[in-house]
Amino acid sequence: MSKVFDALSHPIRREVLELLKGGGMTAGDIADHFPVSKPTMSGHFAKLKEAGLIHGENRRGSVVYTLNMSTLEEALHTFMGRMGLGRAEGEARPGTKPQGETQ
Amino acid sequence: MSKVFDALSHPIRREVLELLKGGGMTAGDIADHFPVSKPTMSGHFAKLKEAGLIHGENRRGSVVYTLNMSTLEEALHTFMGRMGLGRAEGEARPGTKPQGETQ
DNA sequence: ATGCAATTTAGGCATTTAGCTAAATACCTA
DNA sequence: TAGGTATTTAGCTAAATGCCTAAATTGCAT
Repeated sequence: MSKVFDALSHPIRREVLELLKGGGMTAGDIADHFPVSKPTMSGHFAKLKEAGLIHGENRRGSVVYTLNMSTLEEALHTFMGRMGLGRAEGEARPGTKPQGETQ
Repeated sequence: MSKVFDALSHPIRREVLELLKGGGMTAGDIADHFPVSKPTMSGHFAKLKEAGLIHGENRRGSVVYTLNMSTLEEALHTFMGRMGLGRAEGEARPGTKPQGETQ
């Protein structure tokens, strides 16, 4: 969960996720949307991958990144549940840890 | 928004927010829940304050921190809205959900 | 095998982070 | 006024971040 929030703490990385909502894109096409170098973008992709938020696949000399929405949903919903936010009352049962990764 | 996610990226800081769900607590009482020094905790409080997630008030020689839930809600809901996870007010209807629950 | 385009790795630099101990600054109370 | 408790600031180290340019890698097509 820490890695997800850490990945979300940079505006470029959040915008990458938004871009990928519309479907997979190559690293180069994503990078063209931002005013930083491609190596810098590669680092952002690595962080998003490490958090499990995107997934990269080699396709004809390019890498196509796709969004992994379930990781995002799981982290946000788990945390919101703990904070008593968002879902119905029966959701936020304290003591029920949805098994996972280091907090 | 970046500051909010950055604040949420450390487990101690997330737990501090959870603790404060139950009401205001002094810096010392909060610090006693964690295995790090008080100066280190002071740094975490500073980050949470900078993100607008908590607010500190001087009370008889102590500082009482209180949760600012609206900042948290606003950031999370804004981002979830952008990602198409937002769902407006009619969200909490049981039975309409596509299996996202943490059973 | 060569070359080209796309992407990542390497190395460098400035800044920030998370942690510590020790010291300074409140703030109450006697 | 002095003492004690609570909290923050100072000053440090080690590691991570975010950015860059230059070089290495990968994959496809000559």
